[in-house]
Amino acid sequence: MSLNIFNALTGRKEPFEPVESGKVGMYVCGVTVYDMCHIGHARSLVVFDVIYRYLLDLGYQVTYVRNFTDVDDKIINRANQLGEDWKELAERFIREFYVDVDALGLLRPTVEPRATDHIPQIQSLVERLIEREHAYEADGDVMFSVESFDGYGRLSGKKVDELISGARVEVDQKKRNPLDFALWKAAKPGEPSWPSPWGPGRPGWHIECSAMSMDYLGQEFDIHGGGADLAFPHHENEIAQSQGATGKPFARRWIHNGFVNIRSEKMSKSLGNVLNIRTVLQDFHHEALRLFLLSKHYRSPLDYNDESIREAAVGLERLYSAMAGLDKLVGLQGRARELPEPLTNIRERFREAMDDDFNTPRALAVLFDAARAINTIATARRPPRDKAPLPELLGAARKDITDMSRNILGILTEDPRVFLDDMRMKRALARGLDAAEIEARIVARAEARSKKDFAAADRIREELAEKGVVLEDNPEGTTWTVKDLQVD
RNA sequence: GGCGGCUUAGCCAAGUGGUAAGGCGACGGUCUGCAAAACCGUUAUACGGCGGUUCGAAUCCGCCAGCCGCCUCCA
Repeated sequence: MSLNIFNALTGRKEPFEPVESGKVGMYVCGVTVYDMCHIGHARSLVVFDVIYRYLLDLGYQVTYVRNFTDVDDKIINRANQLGEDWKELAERFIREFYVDVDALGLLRPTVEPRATDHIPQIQSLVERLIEREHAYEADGDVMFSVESFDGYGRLSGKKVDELISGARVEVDQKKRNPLDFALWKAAKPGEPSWPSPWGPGRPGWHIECSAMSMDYLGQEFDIHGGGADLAFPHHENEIAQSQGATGKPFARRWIHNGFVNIRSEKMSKSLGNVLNIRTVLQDFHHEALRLFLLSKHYRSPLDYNDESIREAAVGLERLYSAMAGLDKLVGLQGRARELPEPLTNIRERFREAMDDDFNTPRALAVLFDAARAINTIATARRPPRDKAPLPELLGAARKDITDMSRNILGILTEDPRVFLDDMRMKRALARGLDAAEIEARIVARAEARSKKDFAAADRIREELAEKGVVLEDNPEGTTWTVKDLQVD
């Protein structure tokens, strides 16, 4: 099987064939830098990060472009509100963006262009559109004429006349048609501006993406992505501008990720339920967040609530703990010549899932199946020790699992032992517990147990349990874990 | 009003014609001094409802109901 991608332009899954064999050009609409990134941004960022990683895994030479919108109404308004220079504000939120993005473990795109660095490209695109009579000048603004472009509405499945009748946009006298949109906006006093043939002004929102994508990827490229809300009007307008200017098809396929809801409600400033990435990461490991975001297919809406993120955190720990178990098994020098089925063909099954429009829930199931198989061996090993598979077989399975999860999903990137220890220490710290003290109590309990004084031993265990410490007796001794405050 | 999408077990979630992945939880068992963890088993004769197509449908078609998104800035 090979990669199939759902194309919003056709509404179908289609076999993926790049414009240029072996190479992929992908443009994803980034953020407008006027505020902190929230969990909705996180979904888009992680989804396209995984798509990027998977394309790389398939061996494509990928040029991944993700822009910053660093001049726009929202930035200017926010800057005015705060009495901050708009440029400084944008720079500040770009820095904050990188804090979040790095915390999420995202790969850096090939290029991260900024709108303000592409004013000449934007202007020449606007000029071209005027020449081709797709755009007109009005009082220092330049508007795109929607009626001049035949295919308008194809991506979003809308018809121009239907849009007009249902239009809620305020009537702008400068527009010939209410659906026309600004390519270039004349500067009001005090606003950032660049000189242009139409007077000082700044780019409209949509044009920057056309200019930058074509600048780095050419007039026709493979994938254009973004959040579901961008399909209309943003992406629709991009298509109109780009095709209008070049006469070429522009992006061949469009990928839109679904929204994140918060406790079944749309996340919005007015509801006051906007959840920032760093807020979530205070309580949960970034891989737990990634796992959560990837636990549902990227096109469907995803509901964030205490239970759903908790489940992801528990699931991540299950995977890590199985991996720790696997490492122990490798050291066992087993002799069985066969692996259980879930530990075979991991790459094939994982890729088969990903090939089906990046079906990450299915890919995760491959990992969970493997985890169970590992635990089964680990549990069954005790008396018949030669039931454990040969170390080289286990080692190969280990590599398959980590290659897939680490390189493609960006989870299980840490050494399992280190991960589990860190997790335990973080939780102990959160509960104000001291490891040495706990271990002293464990020693005391061991003494009581050796004297068969189980009442005393159980008293110690209960006393620790009240503090959130869970003991596990096993043949090698007693280990302890701490219950997560979030999970508890 | 227009366009699009969704409805699978207690919960989350895969599954687009051949008889329901995976996770969380619950219950029973194994292990254990007892636990914990892990494992094993059980937990949807059934996929919103009603019809239709088909040898056969959660999967295709129609109607109905409920939910949601977009049509305005938004990931």
